[in-house]
Amino acid sequence: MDLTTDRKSTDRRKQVLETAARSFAAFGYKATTMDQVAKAAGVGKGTIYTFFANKEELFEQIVRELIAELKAVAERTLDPALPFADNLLRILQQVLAYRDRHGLVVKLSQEVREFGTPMANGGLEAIERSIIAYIAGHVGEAIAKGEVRQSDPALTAYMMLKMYLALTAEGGHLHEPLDAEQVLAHFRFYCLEGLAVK
Amino acid sequence: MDLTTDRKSTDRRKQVLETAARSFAAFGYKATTMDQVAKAAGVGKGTIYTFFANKEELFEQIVRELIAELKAVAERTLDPALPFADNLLRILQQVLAYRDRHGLVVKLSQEVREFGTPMANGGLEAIERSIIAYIAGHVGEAIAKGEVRQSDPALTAYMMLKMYLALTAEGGHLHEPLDAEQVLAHFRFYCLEGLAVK
DNA sequence: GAAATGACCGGATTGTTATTTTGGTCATTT
DNA sequence: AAATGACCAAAATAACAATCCGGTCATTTC
Repeated sequence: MDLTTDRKSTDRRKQVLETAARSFAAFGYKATTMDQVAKAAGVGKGTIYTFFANKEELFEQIVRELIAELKAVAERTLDPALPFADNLLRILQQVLAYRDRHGLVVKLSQEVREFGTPMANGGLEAIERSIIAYIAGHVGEAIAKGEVRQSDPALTAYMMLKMYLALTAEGGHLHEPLDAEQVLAHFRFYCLEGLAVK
Repeated sequence: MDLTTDRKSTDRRKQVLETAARSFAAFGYKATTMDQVAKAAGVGKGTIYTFFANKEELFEQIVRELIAELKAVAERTLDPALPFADNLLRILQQVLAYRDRHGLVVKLSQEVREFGTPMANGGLEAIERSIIAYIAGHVGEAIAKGEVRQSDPALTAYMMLKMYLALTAEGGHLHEPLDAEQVLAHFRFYCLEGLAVK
Protein backbone atom coordinates (compact mmCIF):
# COMPACT_ATOMS: atom_id res chain seq x y z
CA MET A 1 0.00 0.00 0.00
CA ASP A 2 1.47 3.29 -1.15
CA LEU A 3 1.24 5.77 1.71
CA THR A 4 2.02 8.74 -0.53
CA THR A 5 -0.74 8.40 -3.07
CA ASP A 6 -3.32 6.00 -1.68
CA ARG A 7 -5.05 8.31 0.80
CA LYS A 8 -8.68 7.97 1.73
CA SER A 9 -11.13 10.68 0.71
CA THR A 10 -11.62 11.70 4.35
CA ASP A 11 -7.90 12.31 4.66
CA ARG A 12 -7.95 14.64 1.67
CA ARG A 13 -10.94 16.50 3.03
CA LYS A 14 -9.28 16.91 6.40
CA GLN A 15 -6.07 18.04 4.75
CA VAL A 16 -7.94 20.73 2.80
CA LEU A 17 -9.81 21.86 5.88
CA GLU A 18 -6.66 22.18 7.99
CA THR A 19 -4.70 23.96 5.30
CA ALA A 20 -7.55 26.37 4.60
CA ALA A 21 -8.00 27.08 8.30
CA ARG A 22 -4.34 27.99 8.59
CA SER A 23 -4.55 30.18 5.50
CA PHE A 24 -7.70 32.04 6.59
CA ALA A 25 -6.07 32.67 9.97
CA ALA A 26 -2.85 33.90 8.39
CA PHE A 27 -4.18 35.98 5.49
CA GLY A 28 -7.88 36.53 6.15
CA TYR A 29 -10.82 35.61 3.93
CA LYS A 30 -10.22 37.52 0.73
CA ALA A 31 -6.44 37.16 0.66
CA THR A 32 -6.79 33.38 0.83
CA THR A 33 -6.99 31.95 -2.68
CA MET A 34 -8.31 28.56 -3.65
CA ASP A 35 -5.24 27.93 -5.83
CA GLN A 36 -2.98 28.59 -2.90
CA VAL A 37 -4.97 26.33 -0.57
CA ALA A 38 -4.96 23.52 -3.15
CA LYS A 39 -1.21 23.83 -3.63
CA ALA A 40 -0.45 23.98 0.09
CA ALA A 41 -2.77 21.05 0.76
CA GLY A 42 -1.03 19.04 -1.97
CA VAL A 43 -4.30 18.60 -3.81
CA GLY A 44 -5.69 19.61 -7.18
CA LYS A 45 -7.98 22.60 -7.09
CA GLY A 46 -10.88 20.64 -8.53
CA THR A 47 -10.64 18.25 -5.58
CA ILE A 48 -11.59 20.99 -3.12
CA TYR A 49 -14.82 21.47 -5.05
CA THR A 50 -15.77 17.81 -4.56
CA PHE A 51 -15.94 18.46 -0.81
CA PHE A 52 -17.12 22.09 -0.69
CA ALA A 53 -19.48 23.81 -3.09
CA ASN A 54 -17.45 27.03 -3.05
CA LYS A 55 -15.08 29.20 -1.05
CA GLU A 56 -17.86 30.47 1.19
CA GLU A 57 -18.92 27.00 2.27
CA LEU A 58 -15.34 26.03 3.00
CA PHE A 59 -15.01 29.12 5.17
CA GLU A 60 -18.32 28.50 6.94
CA GLN A 61 -17.26 24.98 7.80
CA ILE A 62 -14.09 26.30 9.40
CA VAL A 63 -16.06 28.88 11.40
CA ARG A 64 -18.40 26.08 12.51
CA GLU A 65 -15.42 24.12 13.79
CA LEU A 66 -14.08 27.14 15.69
CA ILE A 67 -17.47 27.58 17.32
CA ALA A 68 -17.38 23.93 18.36
CA GLU A 69 -13.94 24.51 19.89
CA LEU A 70 -15.25 27.51 21.81
CA LYS A 71 -18.11 25.39 23.11
CA ALA A 72 -15.63 22.73 24.16
CA VAL A 73 -13.58 25.34 26.04
CA ALA A 74 -16.77 26.48 27.78
CA GLU A 75 -17.80 22.93 28.71
CA ARG A 76 -14.34 22.24 30.04
CA THR A 77 -14.48 25.40 32.16
CA LEU A 78 -17.96 24.76 33.50
CA ASP A 79 -18.03 23.49 37.09
CA PRO A 80 -21.57 22.37 38.06
CA ALA A 81 -20.67 22.71 41.72
CA LEU A 82 -20.15 26.47 41.41
CA PRO A 83 -22.95 29.03 41.48
CA PHE A 84 -24.12 30.51 38.19
CA ALA A 85 -22.32 33.86 38.58
CA ASP A 86 -18.94 32.22 39.08
CA ASN A 87 -19.38 29.91 36.11
CA LEU A 88 -20.50 32.82 33.95
CA LEU A 89 -17.42 34.85 34.73
CA ARG A 90 -15.06 31.90 34.33
CA ILE A 91 -16.60 30.96 30.99
CA LEU A 92 -16.63 34.50 29.61
CA GLN A 93 -13.01 34.90 30.59
CA GLN A 94 -11.89 31.57 29.14
CA VAL A 95 -13.93 31.68 25.96
CA LEU A 96 -13.07 35.27 25.07
CA ALA A 97 -9.42 34.74 25.92
CA TYR A 98 -9.35 31.69 23.63
CA ARG A 99 -11.19 33.65 20.96
CA ASP A 100 -8.79 36.57 21.17
CA ARG A 101 -5.79 34.28 21.05
CA HIS A 102 -7.14 32.42 18.04
CA GLY A 103 -5.49 33.61 14.85
CA LEU A 104 -8.63 33.34 12.77
CA VAL A 105 -10.73 35.67 14.90
CA VAL A 106 -7.94 38.19 15.27
CA LYS A 107 -7.33 38.25 11.52
CA LEU A 108 -11.02 38.46 10.63
CA SER A 109 -11.52 41.37 13.03
CA GLN A 110 -8.67 43.21 11.37
CA GLU A 111 -10.08 42.44 7.92
CA VAL A 112 -13.49 43.81 8.89
CA ARG A 113 -11.96 47.00 10.31
CA GLU A 114 -9.69 47.45 7.30
CA PHE A 115 -11.76 46.31 4.32
CA GLY A 116 -15.21 45.53 5.69
CA THR A 117 -15.15 42.11 3.98
CA PRO A 118 -18.76 40.90 4.30
CA MET A 119 -17.80 37.23 4.68
CA ALA A 120 -15.35 38.01 7.48
CA ASN A 121 -18.03 40.06 9.19
CA GLY A 122 -20.55 37.26 8.81
CA GLY A 123 -18.13 34.79 10.37
CA LEU A 124 -17.53 36.99 13.40
CA GLU A 125 -21.26 37.56 13.84
CA ALA A 126 -21.89 33.82 13.74
CA ILE A 127 -19.31 33.38 16.51
CA GLU A 128 -20.90 36.14 18.59
CA ARG A 129 -24.38 34.71 18.13
CA SER A 130 -23.21 31.26 19.19
CA ILE A 131 -21.59 32.67 22.34
CA ILE A 132 -24.80 34.50 23.22
CA ALA A 133 -26.90 31.40 22.53
CA TYR A 134 -24.64 29.31 24.76
CA ILE A 135 -24.82 31.79 27.62
CA ALA A 136 -28.57 32.16 27.11
CA GLY A 137 -28.99 28.43 27.72
CA HIS A 138 -27.25 28.68 31.07
CA VAL A 139 -29.10 31.86 31.98
CA GLY A 140 -32.34 29.97 31.37
CA GLU A 141 -31.19 27.20 33.71
CA ALA A 142 -30.11 29.72 36.34
CA ILE A 143 -33.51 31.41 36.18
CA ALA A 144 -35.21 28.03 36.62
CA LYS A 145 -33.03 27.33 39.65
CA GLY A 146 -33.86 30.75 41.05
CA GLU A 147 -30.25 31.92 40.84
CA VAL A 148 -31.11 34.76 38.48
CA ARG A 149 -34.15 37.03 38.37
CA GLN A 150 -36.87 36.33 35.83
CA SER A 151 -36.01 37.77 32.39
CA ASP A 152 -35.62 36.93 28.72
CA PRO A 153 -32.53 34.67 28.65
CA ALA A 154 -31.49 35.70 25.13
CA LEU A 155 -31.65 39.42 25.87
CA THR A 156 -29.95 38.94 29.22
CA ALA A 157 -27.15 36.92 27.65
CA TYR A 158 -26.75 39.63 25.01
CA MET A 159 -26.54 42.34 27.65
CA MET A 160 -24.04 40.31 29.66
CA LEU A 161 -21.72 39.90 26.69
CA LYS A 162 -22.00 43.59 25.78
CA MET A 163 -21.19 44.65 29.33
CA TYR A 164 -18.26 42.30 29.56
CA LEU A 165 -16.90 43.57 26.25
CA ALA A 166 -17.47 47.18 27.31
CA LEU A 167 -15.25 46.49 30.34
CA THR A 168 -12.54 44.70 28.36
CA ALA A 169 -12.00 45.01 24.63
CA GLU A 170 -14.11 47.85 23.29
CA GLY A 171 -13.88 51.51 24.15
CA GLY A 172 -10.28 51.11 25.21
CA HIS A 173 -9.76 54.82 24.69
CA LEU A 174 -12.74 55.93 26.78
CA HIS A 175 -11.55 54.42 30.03
CA GLU A 176 -8.15 53.12 31.09
CA PRO A 177 -7.73 49.35 30.62
CA LEU A 178 -8.66 47.18 33.59
CA ASP A 179 -6.83 44.06 34.71
CA ALA A 180 -8.60 40.69 34.93
CA GLU A 181 -9.44 41.04 38.62
CA GLN A 182 -10.92 44.51 38.17
CA VAL A 183 -12.99 43.37 35.20
CA LEU A 184 -14.34 40.50 37.29
CA ALA A 185 -15.25 42.77 40.19
CA HIS A 186 -16.81 45.43 37.98
CA PHE A 187 -18.81 42.93 35.96
CA ARG A 188 -20.24 41.48 39.15
CA PHE A 189 -21.02 44.99 40.34
CA TYR A 190 -22.64 46.40 37.20
CA CYS A 191 -24.30 43.33 35.78
CA LEU A 192 -25.33 41.23 38.74
CA GLU A 193 -25.70 43.50 41.75
CA GLY A 194 -27.02 46.65 40.11
CA LEU A 195 -26.45 50.29 40.92
CA ALA A 196 -29.49 50.94 43.06
CA VAL A 197 -28.86 51.19 46.78
CA LYS A 198 -30.30 48.19 48.57
CA MET B 1 -24.57 102.71 5.93
CA ASP B 2 -24.70 100.03 3.24
CA LEU B 3 -26.41 96.97 4.70
CA THR B 4 -25.23 94.73 1.86
CA THR B 5 -21.52 95.29 2.13
CA ASP B 6 -20.74 96.90 5.47
CA ARG B 7 -21.13 93.89 7.73
CA LYS B 8 -19.20 93.51 10.94
CA SER B 9 -16.53 90.82 11.21
CA THR B 10 -18.62 88.89 13.75
CA ASP B 11 -21.46 88.69 11.25
CA ARG B 12 -19.18 87.21 8.64
CA ARG B 13 -17.82 84.68 11.10
CA LYS B 14 -21.31 83.65 12.13
CA GLN B 15 -22.37 83.40 8.50
CA VAL B 16 -19.46 81.07 7.74
CA LEU B 17 -20.18 78.96 10.80
CA GLU B 18 -23.85 78.52 9.98
CA THR B 19 -23.25 77.76 6.32
CA ALA B 20 -20.51 75.26 7.15
CA ALA B 21 -22.71 73.57 9.76
CA ARG B 22 -25.46 73.09 7.20
CA SER B 23 -22.96 71.75 4.66
CA PHE B 24 -21.30 69.29 7.05
CA ALA B 25 -24.74 68.02 8.03
CA ALA B 26 -25.84 67.67 4.42
CA PHE B 27 -22.70 66.24 2.81
CA GLY B 28 -20.46 65.07 5.66
CA TYR B 29 -16.91 66.12 6.44
CA LYS B 30 -14.94 65.18 3.36
CA ALA B 31 -17.63 66.05 0.82
CA THR B 32 -17.82 69.58 2.20
CA THR B 33 -15.36 71.83 0.38
CA MET B 34 -14.04 75.15 1.54
CA ASP B 35 -14.78 76.69 -1.89
CA GLN B 36 -18.39 75.60 -1.61
CA VAL B 37 -18.75 76.95 1.93
CA ALA B 38 -17.21 80.27 0.93
CA LYS B 39 -19.52 80.58 -2.05
CA ALA B 40 -22.66 79.63 -0.10
CA ALA B 41 -21.71 81.97 2.73
CA GLY B 42 -21.22 84.82 0.27
CA VAL B 43 -17.62 85.23 1.38
CA GLY B 44 -14.21 84.90 -0.20
CA LYS B 45 -12.37 81.69 0.62
CA GLY B 46 -9.48 83.56 2.17
CA THR B 47 -11.88 85.17 4.64
CA ILE B 48 -12.70 81.81 6.20
CA TYR B 49 -9.02 81.42 7.01
CA THR B 50 -8.98 84.68 8.97
CA PHE B 51 -11.43 83.09 11.44
CA PHE B 52 -10.38 79.44 11.37
CA ALA B 53 -6.87 78.09 10.91
CA ASN B 54 -8.07 75.27 8.65
CA LYS B 55 -10.98 72.99 7.78
CA GLU B 56 -10.42 70.84 10.83
CA GLU B 57 -10.72 73.75 13.23
CA LEU B 58 -13.88 74.96 11.53
CA PHE B 59 -15.35 71.49 11.93
CA GLU B 60 -14.27 71.19 15.55
CA GLN B 61 -15.95 74.49 16.35
CA ILE B 62 -19.21 73.22 14.89
CA VAL B 63 -18.97 69.98 16.88
CA ARG B 64 -18.31 72.07 20.01
CA GLU B 65 -21.51 73.99 19.34
CA LEU B 66 -23.51 70.80 18.87
CA ILE B 67 -22.19 69.51 22.18
CA ALA B 68 -23.35 72.74 23.81
CA GLU B 69 -26.82 72.20 22.30
CA LEU B 70 -26.92 68.66 23.67
CA LYS B 71 -25.99 69.98 27.08
CA ALA B 72 -28.77 72.55 26.81
CA VAL B 73 -31.27 69.81 25.95
CA ALA B 74 -30.10 67.87 28.98
CA GLU B 75 -30.36 70.87 31.30
CA ARG B 76 -33.84 71.62 29.99
CA THR B 77 -34.87 68.00 30.64
CA LEU B 78 -33.38 67.83 34.12
CA ASP B 79 -35.96 68.05 36.91
CA PRO B 80 -34.23 68.44 40.31
CA ALA B 81 -37.37 67.25 42.05
CA LEU B 82 -37.13 63.82 40.43
CA PRO B 83 -34.95 60.98 41.71
CA PHE B 84 -31.67 60.30 39.91
CA ALA B 85 -32.88 57.23 38.03
CA ASP B 86 -35.82 59.06 36.48
CA ASN B 87 -33.69 62.00 35.41
CA LEU B 88 -31.07 59.68 33.96
CA LEU B 89 -33.61 57.89 31.79
CA ARG B 90 -35.31 61.11 30.69
CA ILE B 91 -32.00 62.73 29.79
CA LEU B 92 -30.65 59.70 27.92
CA GLN B 93 -33.86 59.49 25.98
CA GLN B 94 -34.01 63.20 25.12
CA VAL B 95 -30.32 63.71 24.39
CA LEU B 96 -29.97 60.62 22.24
CA ALA B 97 -33.21 61.35 20.41
CA TYR B 98 -31.97 64.86 19.69
CA ARG B 99 -28.62 63.48 18.62
CA ASP B 100 -30.19 60.91 16.29
CA ARG B 101 -32.47 63.49 14.78
CA HIS B 102 -29.63 65.93 14.23
CA GLY B 103 -28.45 65.90 10.62
CA LEU B 104 -24.79 66.31 11.48
CA VAL B 105 -24.56 63.27 13.72
CA VAL B 106 -26.56 61.10 11.35
CA LYS B 107 -24.39 62.09 8.41
CA LEU B 108 -21.13 61.66 10.31
CA SER B 109 -22.17 58.18 11.46
CA GLN B 110 -22.89 57.21 7.89
CA GLU B 111 -19.58 58.67 6.75
CA VAL B 112 -17.67 56.68 9.36
CA ARG B 113 -19.45 53.45 8.41
CA GLU B 114 -18.97 54.08 4.71
CA PHE B 115 -15.53 55.67 4.42
CA GLY B 116 -14.09 55.64 7.92
CA THR B 117 -13.25 59.34 7.67
CA PRO B 118 -10.99 59.96 10.70
CA MET B 119 -12.28 63.50 11.30
CA ALA B 120 -15.90 62.36 11.29
CA ASN B 121 -14.98 59.60 13.71
CA GLY B 122 -13.17 62.06 15.96
CA GLY B 123 -16.21 64.33 16.03
CA LEU B 124 -18.54 61.51 17.05
CA GLU B 125 -16.12 60.40 19.74
CA ALA B 126 -15.96 63.93 21.13
CA ILE B 127 -19.76 63.95 21.33
CA GLU B 128 -19.81 60.57 23.06
CA ARG B 129 -17.16 61.64 25.55
CA SER B 130 -19.06 64.78 26.39
CA ILE B 131 -22.26 62.82 27.01
CA ILE B 132 -20.39 60.43 29.28
CA ALA B 133 -18.75 63.32 31.13
CA TYR B 134 -22.11 65.01 31.64
CA ILE B 135 -23.72 61.85 33.00
CA ALA B 136 -20.65 61.19 35.14
CA GLY B 137 -21.18 64.53 36.86
CA HIS B 138 -24.71 63.61 37.83
CA VAL B 139 -23.69 60.09 38.85
CA GLY B 140 -21.16 61.69 41.18
CA GLU B 141 -23.89 63.82 42.72
CA ALA B 142 -26.23 60.85 43.02
CA ILE B 143 -23.53 58.87 44.82
CA ALA B 144 -22.98 61.76 47.21
CA LYS B 145 -26.70 61.88 47.91
CA GLY B 146 -26.74 58.11 48.50
CA GLU B 147 -29.02 57.50 45.53
CA VAL B 148 -26.45 55.32 43.78
CA ARG B 149 -23.95 52.83 45.19
CA GLN B 150 -20.33 53.85 45.59
CA SER B 151 -18.41 53.53 42.28
CA ASP B 152 -16.25 55.37 39.78
CA PRO B 153 -18.64 57.93 38.22
CA ALA B 154 -16.83 58.02 34.87
CA LEU B 155 -16.83 54.25 34.46
CA THR B 156 -20.41 54.00 35.65
CA ALA B 157 -21.55 56.68 33.21
CA TYR B 158 -19.71 54.85 30.43
CA MET B 159 -21.39 51.56 31.31
CA MET B 160 -24.78 53.25 31.47
CA LEU B 161 -24.43 54.71 28.01
CA LYS B 162 -23.20 51.42 26.60
CA MET B 163 -26.12 49.54 28.11
CA TYR B 164 -28.62 52.05 26.86
CA LEU B 165 -27.15 51.88 23.37
CA ALA B 166 -27.08 48.08 23.48
CA LEU B 167 -30.81 48.18 24.16
CA THR B 168 -31.59 50.73 21.46
CA ALA B 169 -29.36 51.48 18.50
CA GLU B 170 -26.61 48.87 18.29
CA GLY B 171 -26.95 45.16 17.71
CA GLY B 172 -30.30 45.66 16.00
CA HIS B 173 -29.88 42.32 14.29
CA LEU B 174 -29.10 40.36 17.44
CA HIS B 175 -32.37 41.08 19.20
CA GLU B 176 -35.66 42.41 17.94
CA PRO B 177 -36.05 46.19 18.35
CA LEU B 178 -37.68 47.36 21.58
CA ASP B 179 -40.10 50.24 21.89
CA ALA B 180 -39.39 53.20 24.18
CA GLU B 181 -41.31 51.77 27.13
CA GLN B 182 -39.56 48.41 26.91
CA VAL B 183 -36.16 50.07 26.68
CA LEU B 184 -36.96 52.08 29.78
CA ALA B 185 -38.08 49.04 31.74
CA HIS B 186 -35.13 46.91 30.62
CA PHE B 187 -32.60 49.63 31.34
CA ARG B 188 -33.95 49.97 34.86
CA PHE B 189 -33.82 46.21 35.24
CA TYR B 190 -30.35 45.54 33.87
CA CYS B 191 -28.53 48.68 34.93
CA LEU B 192 -30.07 49.76 38.18
CA GLU B 193 -31.64 46.73 39.82
CA GLY B 194 -29.21 44.03 38.75
CA LEU B 195 -29.72 40.38 37.91
CA ALA B 196 -28.97 38.83 41.27
CA VAL B 197 -31.96 37.64 43.23
CA LYS B 198 -32.50 39.85 46.25
C1' DG C 1 -3.75 100.28 5.48
C1' DA C 2 -6.54 96.69 7.25
C1' DA C 3 -9.75 93.50 5.66
C1' DA C 4 -11.32 90.81 1.97
C1' DT C 5 -10.60 88.37 -2.09
C1' DG C 6 -9.92 84.75 -5.71
C1' DA C 7 -6.25 83.15 -8.92
C1' DC C 8 -2.89 79.97 -8.13
C1' DC C 9 -0.14 75.81 -6.40
C1' DG C 10 1.08 71.01 -5.21
C1' DG C 11 -0.72 67.06 -3.34
C1' DA C 12 -4.52 64.18 -3.09
C1' DT C 13 -8.51 62.19 -5.25
C1' DT C 14 -11.11 60.45 -8.99
C1' DG C 15 -12.03 58.60 -13.50
C1' DT C 16 -10.34 55.51 -17.23
C1' DT C 17 -8.19 51.92 -19.40
C1' DA C 18 -4.93 47.97 -19.57
C1' DT C 19 -3.29 44.03 -17.10
C1' DT C 20 -3.44 40.46 -13.77
C1' DT C 21 -5.66 37.57 -10.54
C1' DT C 22 -9.10 34.41 -8.90
C1' DG C 23 -13.29 31.56 -8.13
C1' DG C 24 -15.21 28.05 -10.41
C1' DT C 25 -15.71 24.44 -14.48
C1' DC C 26 -14.90 20.41 -17.07
C1' DA C 27 -12.43 17.64 -20.55
C1' DT C 28 -8.75 14.69 -19.72
C1' DT C 29 -5.79 11.72 -16.90
C1' DT C 30 -4.94 8.38 -13.32
C1' DA D 1 -14.81 6.83 -10.25
C1' DA D 2 -11.74 10.09 -8.30
C1' DA D 3 -8.48 13.54 -9.10
C1' DT D 4 -6.51 17.03 -11.72
C1' DG D 5 -4.96 21.51 -13.78
C1' DA D 6 -5.61 24.19 -18.18
C1' DC D 7 -9.09 27.26 -19.15
C1' DC D 8 -12.75 31.06 -18.81
C1' DA D 9 -15.36 35.04 -17.48
C1' DA D 10 -15.66 38.22 -13.94
C1' DA D 11 -13.52 40.69 -10.55
C1' DA D 12 -9.60 42.90 -8.58
C1' DT D 13 -5.48 45.65 -9.28
C1' DA D 14 -2.18 48.64 -11.47
C1' DA D 15 -0.93 52.45 -14.31
C1' DC D 16 -1.81 56.72 -15.94
C1' DA D 17 -4.48 61.08 -17.00
C1' DA D 18 -7.51 64.43 -15.57
C1' DT D 19 -9.71 66.83 -11.93
C1' DC D 20 -10.43 68.60 -7.46
C1' DC D 21 -9.38 70.68 -3.03
C1' DG D 22 -7.14 72.72 1.06
C1' DG D 23 -4.37 76.37 1.88
C1' DT D 24 -1.51 80.66 0.46
C1' DC D 25 -0.62 85.29 -0.83
C1' DA D 26 -0.22 89.14 -4.16
C1' DT D 27 -3.69 92.22 -5.39
C1' DT D 28 -7.96 94.73 -4.76
C1' DT D 29 -11.46 97.07 -2.08
C1' DC D 30 -13.22 100.33 1.01
